Amino acid sequence: MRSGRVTLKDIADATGVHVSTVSRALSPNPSASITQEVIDRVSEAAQQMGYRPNLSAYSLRTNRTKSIGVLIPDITNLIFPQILRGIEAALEPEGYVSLIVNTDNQAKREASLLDSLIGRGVDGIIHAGALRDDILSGPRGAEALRVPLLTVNRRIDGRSVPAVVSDEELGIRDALQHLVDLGHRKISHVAGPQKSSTGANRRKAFLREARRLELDVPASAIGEAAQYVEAEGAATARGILKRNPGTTALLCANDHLALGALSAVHEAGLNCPGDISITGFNDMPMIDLIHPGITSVRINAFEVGRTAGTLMLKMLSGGKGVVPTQTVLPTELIVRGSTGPAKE
Amino acid sequence: MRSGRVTLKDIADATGVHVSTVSRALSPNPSASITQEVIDRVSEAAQQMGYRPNLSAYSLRTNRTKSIGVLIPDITNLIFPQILRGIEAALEPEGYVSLIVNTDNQAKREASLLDSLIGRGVDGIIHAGALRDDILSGPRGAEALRVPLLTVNRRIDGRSVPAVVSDEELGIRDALQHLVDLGHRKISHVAGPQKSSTGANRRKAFLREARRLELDVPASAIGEAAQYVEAEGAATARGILKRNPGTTALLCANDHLALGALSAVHEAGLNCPGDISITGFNDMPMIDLIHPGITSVRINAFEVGRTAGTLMLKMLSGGKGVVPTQTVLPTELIVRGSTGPAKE
DNA sequence: CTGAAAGCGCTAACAC
DNA sequence: GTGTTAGCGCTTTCAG
Repeated sequence: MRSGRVTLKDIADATGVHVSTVSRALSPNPSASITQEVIDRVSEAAQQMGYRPNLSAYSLRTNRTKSIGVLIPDITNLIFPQILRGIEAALEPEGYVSLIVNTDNQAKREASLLDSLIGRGVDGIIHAGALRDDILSGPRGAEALRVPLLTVNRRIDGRSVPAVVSDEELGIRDALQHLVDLGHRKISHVAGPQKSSTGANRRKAFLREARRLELDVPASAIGEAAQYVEAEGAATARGILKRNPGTTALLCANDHLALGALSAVHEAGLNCPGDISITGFNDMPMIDLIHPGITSVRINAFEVGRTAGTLMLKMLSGGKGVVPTQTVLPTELIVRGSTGPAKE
Repeated sequence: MRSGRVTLKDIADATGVHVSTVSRALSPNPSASITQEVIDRVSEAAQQMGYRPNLSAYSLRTNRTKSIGVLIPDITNLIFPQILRGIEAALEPEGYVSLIVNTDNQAKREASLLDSLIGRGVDGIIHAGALRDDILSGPRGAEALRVPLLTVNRRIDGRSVPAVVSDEELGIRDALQHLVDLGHRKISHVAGPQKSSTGANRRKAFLREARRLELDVPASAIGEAAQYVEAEGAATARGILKRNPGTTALLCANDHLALGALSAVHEAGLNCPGDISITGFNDMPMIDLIHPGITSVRINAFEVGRTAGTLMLKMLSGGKGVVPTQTVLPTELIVRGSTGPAKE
């Protein structure tokens, strides 16, 4: 009764059986042979006395903490809270909690946070802020972690780390096709940071689809934003428009970049969608409210997160069943006011 | 070397001293008398061997987990991620992590989450989703928790639980004064849920200031939204406008409600700010991008969070220094396009 | 100033 | 089927 907390011993005393018997009776897995009568009696006593297992003791003994480390770039980025809710939805019912940390996209910070998560004994790591050449990509990376690792939303180059992502090829194809259907031919791409798989894949998909559609895409029509932030989107779009006066559409690698592109368009005295059409990616919250409504590729962030959580649980449960290296969820084009017929 | 992890025993073996000596040497508090020479030797060995304390063992022994439970209504609400970053900024340097859970504003869920956090042995609770009559308000509430508790952003009625909040009176006063300065006299209030202190306080502040400014505020000019969501804001504003045709301004209890009010205004065929001026509260991310730009009361969410984190640390460190019951941070009115001169 | 020993609460062989 | 026992890694008396 030291701290008012009920322990197995208290229950043992109350029910007249041994501590280990109580432990077995309360174990979720009744594999150990034990009388149903004892199970019932012990469970009821535990219930009545308000027993709550001491997780520290459990962890010390089993080396499992029932916690998962979750790395994200920055929780104030609108897309991540949704992913987190998805992860939580999968983890919570199984009694797991997530330890969420923000890397701010800095490899150094990532390393130290990873260290501290491991120090806390997390059972697995879900990485939502991975870089293509992540510190975890090397040989002394994932294996050295000693715990299951998977990436979500982004992937690490090399395919050895399981990833749950959205179908970026599909999304870009839909967006580009939509623009072409509207009569656009001079389409430029505001690409995202190439050190992230999302930036690289969307760029690659854009080029591939453009070729398929026989569009003329000079090198000058591709601009690369260093970060997924509005200011970078604006600067990149500005450069593209200056170099390619005939441009009628800007396909942007994400919504933040699209917002930047929009202001660059306005800045140039142009009109969206009258002069220039713009598309984004992610369909993040509130993006629909911004005038004229940004056409965007919707990803199902919640579902991506939940899938990742479920997969992590599977990896944790060991053996049974193969873990897919890549899990790709569908995307959907949401058409809004920022895209319109190409100006003659 | 069971799991490849270095323990105190390993260091003891390597340095030729006893485990307990190693423990003392590595203790952050060198109160226990110990030779500097030993401290240095042990520390260096620990460093070289890559020692990481086993937190479970530490917790089992000390009953402290170096983790803080953080309750928020819903992490996808734009304002909370910022508060969380603030909390993290205070906690991380001290080696604490936060366990973040979403209550979805459901008392039942809150109770069960609280239970599970306590079960995990968190050292304290920061409550960002408190209700005025929170389950923690009763006598078997805060005390029964057995750990320090404080609320952030909202408060629990009764003043017994320390709270870190923004100066809502100041914010509402500034917003109302701003509208009056623009010539408005028929000003209505789209109030927030009254079961939250933010909803109640802002409403009270509105009424008080309106009286001070000698505005005529009939009961019909106050509408109450059941939740801080756009749809509720729209419905409430719609009702107000119908009941009070002469209204020229809507002071809303938060930005989500203001967005709803804006669409209600448009729906009614009116113009903002031409016919109706609108103000929000919180100045949440992206609110500046929505046409015509929402005038809003900015709260410093990050700083509110950081203050709460710092205060929690103080409560944890025990004794020294008094814990303020209320810590109130300033707000600032940000004027944008949604407010303009009153229509004659 | 440092070593010895106990014990936090739990699980998992191993006996019986 | 249940009791006995040992021990996870750490801190903290208590001796010396």
